This record gives sequence, C-alpha cells and structure tokens, in this order.
Amino acid sequence: MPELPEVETIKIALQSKLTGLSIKRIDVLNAKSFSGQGQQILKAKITMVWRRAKVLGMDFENGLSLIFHLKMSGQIIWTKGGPDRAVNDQKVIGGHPTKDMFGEVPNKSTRVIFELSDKSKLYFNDQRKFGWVRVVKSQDLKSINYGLVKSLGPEPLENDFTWEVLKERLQRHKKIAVKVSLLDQGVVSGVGNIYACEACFIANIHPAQKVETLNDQQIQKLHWGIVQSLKDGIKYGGSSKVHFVNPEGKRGYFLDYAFVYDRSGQSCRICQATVEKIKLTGRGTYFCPNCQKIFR
DNA sequence: CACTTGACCTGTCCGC
DNA sequence: TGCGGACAGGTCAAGT
Repeated sequence: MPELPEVETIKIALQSKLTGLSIKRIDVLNAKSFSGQGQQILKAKITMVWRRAKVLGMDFENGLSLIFHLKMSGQIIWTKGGPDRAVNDQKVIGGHPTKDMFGEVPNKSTRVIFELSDKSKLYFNDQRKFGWVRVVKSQDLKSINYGLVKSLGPEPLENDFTWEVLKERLQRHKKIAVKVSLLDQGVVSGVGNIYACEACFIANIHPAQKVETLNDQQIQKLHWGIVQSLKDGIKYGGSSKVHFVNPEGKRGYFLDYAFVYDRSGQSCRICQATVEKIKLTGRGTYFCPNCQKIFR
C-alpha cells in the first residue's frame, strides 16, 4: 500500500511523538511479522525516526534500529495510552466524515504492539501479512552491501536526483514499459503503482511506451512528474484507496486530486477525454489516451 | 541477460 | 444468499 508519500507522512507524525522515548514492551501477535532480537531494543532511547524509500526506521542509542515495511496493507497507529483507541476516533466538526477515522486498536489485523516509556502505544496492523518489522544493526543499514539497501535507487526528493540521474538509471531497461520501470526500486526508490501512473500523466507519456524510445525532453518531463506527484502525495497526507491511515488514524486525500489513478471512465482533468485502465505486468494502470500518446 | 509470472495473505466486490 | 473469480498501494524467487 504505502508508497513514499504515505511512509513520509507516517515518519513526520512519529518523529515528534517518539524521539527521546524508549520501548518498554513488545507484543508479537503474528510471529512472521517480526524478526530480530526485540529484547535488545527495550529501554534504549530512540534517537531518530527516518524513512528510506518505502522503509520506515527508528534508531536507538545502542546502535540498533527498528525497521518497518508496510508492503500492501500495513498501517502504523499511535495512541496516547489509556483506552486502546486511536486519538482521532472522534467526531470531526466541518471536516471529513467519521468513517475516515481508523477506529479501535488492537483489531483483527494487529500484528505487533509496542508500548512506549510514556505509556503511548504503536500498533503495527497488516491485514495481508506481507509487511514486516525487524530489529537490525544500524551499521548494517549504512553498508552498501546490505541486501535491503544495496539495490535501491536514488531518493527522488533529494537534490541529487536530477533528470540526468534518472536517464542514467533508466539505462537498465530497454523494452520495458516506462510505467513498469518506475516500479523498479533500483531506478527511483519509493515510487509505487499510484505515483508511477501519476508521474507518466504529468509527463504526457503513455505508460506503455518503451523506455528505450524516450528522448531527453521526455525524461526531463518524467523527472518533473515523479517529483511533483510525490510532493503532492505528501501535501495531501498520502493516498487512502483502501488501507492507508496516518498514525493518528486519519486518511490521506491525494486520490481526491489525482489525475488518473483509479479514475477509469471519468473525464481527464485537463482535456475531458475519458481516462482508461489497462494492465501492465499484471498491475492496473490508468492513463488519459489524449494527453498520453506514444511518441516516437 | 531481459523481462514476466507466481507466491506470499486476507478481504472485498461483482457477476452468475 | 452463496460461490467463484478478479483484484488490491510491494517485493522476491522462479520461470520463460
């Protein structure tokens, strides 16, 4: 589920809540969701909360890190303590309807529960059980040979992600569709199915166009499209098609503003043509047939 | 080597 | 109402 903007939204919310605290207790409700030596991080102070690609991490002062991957259906919910209930499970006056709120935790998809030193709690929920939580050495994450990080491409919102870098990274693909190549975390890290579709739209590139046929101008526009769609994702608090909520249980609103994702049959926000849905390597792909023509 | 498919899981929705 | 199949934000390993 979560792509870069969703994980970034979680990171922003958690860093002020967790930095300086420690974990008192960990309850693993689903063994496959957790690996590593949980007891070794107990009582150690959290020095920072970070994100790399779609991975959320927190570092402890004793040289260990706790890392999360939410995969398709993961959620991280924070509660203040006291009754097990997300803090924003309450009526919202003049805002979004209460059905947008998360509701009670733990629930049947809760896999791991962390109790913090100030009595607040973190719930790792994951309906499909694809996600994971791990305790690792912070040092290992810095090693370029460490499996998790070695294959990751550049962070798209960092200054060193230029269109020339994107061009160089795209060299690894030739015959594959542009949209499919954006899902390769070695090309750009953090882009997933939603933002890959949006980036192609912004760049006026047909998602099925072969990478080797892109010219420099198209790669420049694609670079712009990636950066803009991700920034908009963060601006609206992420995309909540099914599962995503932030740590306070509130959904994100990016999909209310998306150009094409999940809009098949609706009219293009730019030209009014009808947005179409196709499949590329088995994944739903949305585009505007008028704004995104294959260019040769 | 380049690229695609299947598997990992649970849940929901749609057509019959 | 029930049942089977397709589909869902990700990432690997295995297959072609």
